[in-house]
Amino acid sequence: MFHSIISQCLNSPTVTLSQARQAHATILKLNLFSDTHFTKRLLSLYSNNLCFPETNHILHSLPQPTLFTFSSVIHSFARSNLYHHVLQIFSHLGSRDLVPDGYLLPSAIKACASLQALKPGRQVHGFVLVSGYGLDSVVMSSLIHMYLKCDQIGDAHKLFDRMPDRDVVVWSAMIAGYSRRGLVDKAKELFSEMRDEGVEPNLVSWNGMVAGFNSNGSYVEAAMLFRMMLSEGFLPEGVTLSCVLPAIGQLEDTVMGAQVHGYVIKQGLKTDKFVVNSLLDMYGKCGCALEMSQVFDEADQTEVCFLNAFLTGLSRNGLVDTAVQVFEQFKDEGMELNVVTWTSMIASCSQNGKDLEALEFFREMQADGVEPNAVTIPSLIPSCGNISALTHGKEIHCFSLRKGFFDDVYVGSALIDMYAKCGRIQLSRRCFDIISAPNLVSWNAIMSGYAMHGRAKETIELFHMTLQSGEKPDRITFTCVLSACAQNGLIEEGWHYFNSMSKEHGVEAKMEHYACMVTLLSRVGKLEEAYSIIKEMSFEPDACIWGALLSSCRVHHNLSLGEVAAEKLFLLEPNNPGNYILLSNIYASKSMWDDVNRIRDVMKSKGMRKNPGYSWIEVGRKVHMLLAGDKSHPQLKEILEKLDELNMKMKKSGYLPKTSFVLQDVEEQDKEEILCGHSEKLAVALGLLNTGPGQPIQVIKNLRICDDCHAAIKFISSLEEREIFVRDTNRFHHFKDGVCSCGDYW
DNA sequence: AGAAACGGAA
Repeated sequence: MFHSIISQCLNSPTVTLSQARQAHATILKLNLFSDTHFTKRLLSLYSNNLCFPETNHILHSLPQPTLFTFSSVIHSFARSNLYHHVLQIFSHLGSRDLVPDGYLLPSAIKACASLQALKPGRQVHGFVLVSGYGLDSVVMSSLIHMYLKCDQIGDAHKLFDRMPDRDVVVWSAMIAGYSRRGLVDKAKELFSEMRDEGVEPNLVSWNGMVAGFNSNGSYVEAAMLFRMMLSEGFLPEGVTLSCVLPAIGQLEDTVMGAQVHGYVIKQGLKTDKFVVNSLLDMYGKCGCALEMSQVFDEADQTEVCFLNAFLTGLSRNGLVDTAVQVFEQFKDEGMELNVVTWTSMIASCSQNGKDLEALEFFREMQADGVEPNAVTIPSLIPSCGNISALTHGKEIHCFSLRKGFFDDVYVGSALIDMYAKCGRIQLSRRCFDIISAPNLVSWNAIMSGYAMHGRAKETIELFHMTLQSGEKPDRITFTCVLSACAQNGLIEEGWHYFNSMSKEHGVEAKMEHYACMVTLLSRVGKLEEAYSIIKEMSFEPDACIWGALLSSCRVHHNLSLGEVAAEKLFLLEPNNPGNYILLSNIYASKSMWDDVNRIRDVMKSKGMRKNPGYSWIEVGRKVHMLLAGDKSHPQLKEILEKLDELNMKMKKSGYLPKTSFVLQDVEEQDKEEILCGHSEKLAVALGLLNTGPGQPIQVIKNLRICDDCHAAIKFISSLEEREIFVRDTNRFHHFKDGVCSCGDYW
């Protein structure tokens, strides 16, 4: 009686899972399990409902399961992408003395591919060979896909070579496999081989090629291939466009960009999310802010990824303020902003001198409940370095450790730079040492750190370690090495590395390298040699080059070359008062007062004032900006009193204020500044007032530190027994016990 | 079989 009830229940087309479970329990209770009709029916009910434990249990308890039973169960789970279960069931075949067939093998292989499970994949491959399906084309192409998914292109290719008839699908897969790994030459080879064998490439084959060139950085080739496929009559799909648009953006090919945009409209691809995003990105990179805004305005305004691309594009085009406005507007309208949106804003700020704003965005995003990720951190850290906000920098370092970003090379490299810019070169070095796989950026960061601290020996040592590590040095590497040489007057080494750049390392000398050499030679007084390098350059020297020559001419009182350099600078930077002041300093040193007055008159007629000097100092968690002559600081009275007191003490110890007649005369308007002192002195005084005895003081300045402040701070460091770090535009000055780490050579 | 938006160094 029970038998027929159970039978009725299980065979009903409307049987539910819970009914099946009840029937199962009854079968077990009545010991009816040997009835294969019931068990098979249960098995199919469980596997169709994807109940893995029950399915597995029944499979195990079947006395003599057939391959068909296994196949149907495996296909049920495979249909629902439950690949772990597929593999688990598949692995029991052997113990039941069953050999998989040409239908079951591809399912198992596909499961391995989807899970990127190489070990089981190889085991299944073994099964294939044993069971005699080694030349089955379906099985072979599944294996090829599996090896490609598992990043074993060599194994894939071995199979591919042995395949008897290869269809366009397997060709395309191999092409994409090579091109995704950047092996575009191999991809190209296969592409033409395929045609030779009479297999015509389809859209997918072309897409793979274009994508490969794009991700490989071969942008010209990517664009060329795109044109070729058009000329062969292919109608690119959205995917193709999102491969070629980034390349067009990199090439800043406005014309081609507009053509593709036209094609997008014609083909009705304006609803494709990827295409629209790539268009925004492309216009942003091409400097077409207007076109980009048009695309954005016409796009779905509720899509946050469009907003993200738009914001990045705006700030890339120097429109950071607009980006902030747009951001605020969408935020107020209740748009759901994600971590990309916030990170993008933080990066825009830190890359555009809005460092305090970057810190504020970081705080705000967390208050808004958006968790910073491993991309957010390295976008923010440069801001701490830029303003020497060591306390903030350390806090963010701790934050990133709490988040578990221990060995992220991006975070690590950003920290190296940040600590170096905050004057803590030892901490910087420690961050470098714990990176398990430093890349060129990490090496460059630590070299630049040592270079800005004037430590040429370590910089050069690290340069050789970079070479040993197998990284190929780039132009930044050489800028670090050469600037270290320049700061230390290492003529011989400087020439050596400069000459080796293109000869041994294939790095062409650019403006910044010539600038280092001009600085190096002219600082030590080899002004003519510096000038002849400038004349030998194959491109027009820029203001940095002439500026380096001019300031050395001032140091070495060389009037004739100084005038040459100044003439060039007046054309290149007509509104930079610094150049006029330097030239007038040279005239003054030669007592040529008529010329001094002439320069002053030119400056007056142009309405030029000296660039405002300002300095930053972090006191506790607050970053103060001090402007020369600015009376707004709440502690100004105390600061001036402190400076007065220091002045008295310093004079007793032998300090002579280095006032220059010229500067005072030129800047009659800036009496206040002279009264209040330079911003770096104000900042040092503020630091002394607000920190405990013996605490180090850290200041940064937007201009080069002046002779007088340099001399004064040396005295202050010994009188007050403080370590004082001053970072100017050029390098670090580490004052301790009355001496500076630069050895007065800067 | 194929795709993209945010990131680090001078």
